[in-house]
Amino acid sequence: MDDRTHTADAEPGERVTVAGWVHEVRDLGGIAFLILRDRTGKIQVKFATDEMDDELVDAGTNASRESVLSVTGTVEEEPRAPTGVEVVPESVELLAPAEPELPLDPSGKVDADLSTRLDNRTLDVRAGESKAIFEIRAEILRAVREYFRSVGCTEINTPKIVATGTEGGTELFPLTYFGQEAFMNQSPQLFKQLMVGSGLERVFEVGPIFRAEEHNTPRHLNEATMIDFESAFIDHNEAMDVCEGTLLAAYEAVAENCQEQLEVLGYGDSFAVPDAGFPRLTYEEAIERINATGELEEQLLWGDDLPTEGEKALGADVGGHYFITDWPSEIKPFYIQDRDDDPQLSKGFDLMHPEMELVSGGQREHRYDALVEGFEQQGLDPEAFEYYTKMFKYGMPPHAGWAYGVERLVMTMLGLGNIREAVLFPRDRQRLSP
RNA sequence: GCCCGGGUGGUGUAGUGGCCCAUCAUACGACCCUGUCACGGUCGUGACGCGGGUUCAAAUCCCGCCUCGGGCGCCA
Repeated sequence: MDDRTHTADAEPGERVTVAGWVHEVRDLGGIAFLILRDRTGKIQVKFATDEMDDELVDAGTNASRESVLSVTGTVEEEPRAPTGVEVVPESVELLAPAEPELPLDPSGKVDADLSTRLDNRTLDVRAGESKAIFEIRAEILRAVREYFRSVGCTEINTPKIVATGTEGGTELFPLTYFGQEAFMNQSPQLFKQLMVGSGLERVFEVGPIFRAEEHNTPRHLNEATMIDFESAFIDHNEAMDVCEGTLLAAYEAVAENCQEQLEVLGYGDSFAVPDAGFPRLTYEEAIERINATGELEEQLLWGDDLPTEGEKALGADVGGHYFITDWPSEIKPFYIQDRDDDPQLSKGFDLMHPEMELVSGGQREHRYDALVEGFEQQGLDPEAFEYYTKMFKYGMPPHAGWAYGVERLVMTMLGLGNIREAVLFPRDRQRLSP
């Protein structure tokens, strides 16, 4: 396989070896076509069945769909071939046969249910929409990393096994760590903050988080991927600028570099990069606008968290990405700083897509006394977080940050109906394997 | 966790008490076909989630369980 050529690279006149999966065999009698597929595309292999060696013809035309073949031959220009070229084979080697009955059809002629696809993810990602989704997901992460580097961030990795219980909110997965109680981490939050106090100042992380909530919706996972950002010497408004920049960078990169994949997903030229300058609504304005839509049976009151229905009503009203700022302090975690002019309000924000929340962030409390007080107010024991709080005694700069759910970003960007489409091997309430 | 709707050949489906030893597409097998590109044609193969019940008769109705999807809750 040393001299393997990718199908997209095959030039007329060359002698090549292409290797890939049997996408389809079309046997017309005296002539037969084998469509071979690799990660770069498809190429046609022609068998003149009466003229070629029987063994060669059999090797090509009797291969079952999705078998792995290596074909050596000459590339010829052929206007009648799908890609304008075809391979006239000299030899065909069966590298790995596929059983004739497949658990799903990778060519996409017959749909398969999501659960069938997830049970057979390898086959599902062989071709078509799923492959396009994960290629785009990779491009998003590439563009996001590049954007972070361009604004001076250092990529970090924080522990996923942690000792302290919840920092608030969610249920955690417990585990035993050499006889000690431990948990799968719900978020890099506290660790990334500790690193803005280091000489790194500006950090980001792309990594998994684990939440043990028994939710059962098309937009929640128990293992998700977060893009976390945290920076010293910025406030929540600047954090929102970076947040918007990251999102735009991701959309632009996909628009520019993933035309083929967008085509497969049915976008063609209709893929739109959002306009810069996302509206920034205060929580109070958000509530008023939701109430004004009349979509909710009961009016929201100040202090309520936004119900799913309210988020959707507001999303439809705004019609694009937007921020919600100035959340009530009491529904934001302890590490979010309160507004100086009104301690009832926090410097926390959310970035919303019309369908759902994408990002949560804010300016952090960097003052030791206020931080410890915040723990107590939320009923948490500051002692348990001493590894965190004590570093606020040694020069913790003002800082702000946020975190994206990667799967939600992919899902909303591509209009996917279920978040599981955006993860290779989703972990949800029911699914632990594969 | 609550509510609603599903589970029928390998895959996706039709079928709401007898007309069903179950429809269609695709797949698979055999044969025919020299330019297909979702190739075409002929013939064939293959299924009612599990357990219990009602009935002369159950894919269809009832109960329990398992399982999938949607809405909500929980969740940032």
